[in-house]
Amino acid sequence: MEKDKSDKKDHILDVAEKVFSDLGYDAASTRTISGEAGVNMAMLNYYFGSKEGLFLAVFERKIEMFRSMLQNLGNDASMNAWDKLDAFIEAFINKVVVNSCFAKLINREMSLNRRDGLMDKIGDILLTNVLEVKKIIDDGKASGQFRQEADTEMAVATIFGTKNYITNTSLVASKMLGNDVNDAAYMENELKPRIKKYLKELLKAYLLK
Amino acid sequence: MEKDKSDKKDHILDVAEKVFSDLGYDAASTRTISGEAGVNMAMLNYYFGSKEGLFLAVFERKIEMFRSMLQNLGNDASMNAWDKLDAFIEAFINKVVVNSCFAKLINREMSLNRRDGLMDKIGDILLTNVLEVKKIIDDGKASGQFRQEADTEMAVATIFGTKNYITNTSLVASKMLGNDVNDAAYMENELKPRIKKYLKELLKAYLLK
DNA sequence: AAAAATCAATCAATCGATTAATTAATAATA
DNA sequence: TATTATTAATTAATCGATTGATTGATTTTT
Repeated sequence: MEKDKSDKKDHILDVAEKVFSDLGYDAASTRTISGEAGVNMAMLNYYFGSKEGLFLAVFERKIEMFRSMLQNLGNDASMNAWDKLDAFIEAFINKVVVNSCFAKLINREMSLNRRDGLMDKIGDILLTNVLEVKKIIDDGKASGQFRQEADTEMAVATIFGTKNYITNTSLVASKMLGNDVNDAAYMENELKPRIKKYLKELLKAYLLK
Repeated sequence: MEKDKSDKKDHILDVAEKVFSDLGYDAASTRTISGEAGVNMAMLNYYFGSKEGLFLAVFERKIEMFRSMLQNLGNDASMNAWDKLDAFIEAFINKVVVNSCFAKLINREMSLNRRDGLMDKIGDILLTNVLEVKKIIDDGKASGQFRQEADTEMAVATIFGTKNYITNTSLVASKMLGNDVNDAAYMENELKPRIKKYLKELLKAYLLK
């Protein structure tokens, strides 16, 4: 039945996404993935051809979710530059931190120097978000709200980099913060508001005149 | 002869560092490392006990210089908090950006959720560096030079995270900056001074009263 | 001669992938 | 509708290759 087949493939992709994210591509064995998914190992090859095919399928299923993160804040004329940046930080931390598992996977594979077509595709999608923030800051400088001397690209790197550091180096970050950043309740109730508040204060101090 | 033995071990560590950085921990086989180093495979276990021991030896050799620099900063009573932070940023960007290849490897492995003893050990070493910076900022708040409301841990995450973002997501960062961050000349002559200048201005605006 | 270093050979374990046999689901036919 | 033919899905078993590690013999150094 087509419905059940799709459900099963989706379930495999769910499990594969988690195992790949936790262990990395090489350490994530097909036996582990099939075992946790409760299916026979041969089903992975039956559905996806190979381990690499499974990996690509996980990626491509997620691409749409990344695309949906775009805000179109840049075209909103009713907000000034700082309000747009404030809104982006709010949405960015809200959306991306909950799926930090997959975000880690993306960042890890992106840090490898294998120039697949897939990596280029993902790079372009990530770049779209980056350029949107860059545009907001550049517009703020053009309108006179932000300091002319402010370094736009570096500020963008700080927004994405600070979040990545907390979610990607969870072992170190957890010890530094005295709490487990992988703990959902702590992340939701304490860390997320704290990151937002900090990033806004930081950029306000640096960007605003 | 002790001298030759040290040279040979150092040579193995040199090769291992390169192979680990290029392929990642899992994909870097002991046969590849020993082959490129021109030594028998058994020598790796003879010298370093295991593959994990070899990786740890590579890491500890790499971080030794970095650690001593930080400890010296913390115990220097002749500098105030901001001067220490300034000196740290200077040294941090200078030393770590040139070897971004290995830094990428560490970051990649740290982002995995596999809790072997290896990652715990590396996490502890990295934490030592993180806590040194944290101490500098906390001391600055205690002495009244920095704002009491400043978020110490987030500021630490920004320092490490901003640099990591530029070096680790080189594909996206290069497109955003309009230059190849892997190009040594651009990195040395333009990007490194720019990152230093930016981080100092950013933290000055956020931390200082 | 004693100790340390190095080697080829091999170990058991695990990897991704494939096979052949079996079951379940669908289509065709009478 | 009942039975059969066909296809799809699933399984256990196993393939060859590769992994990290170890052995015992051999060479080199002390």
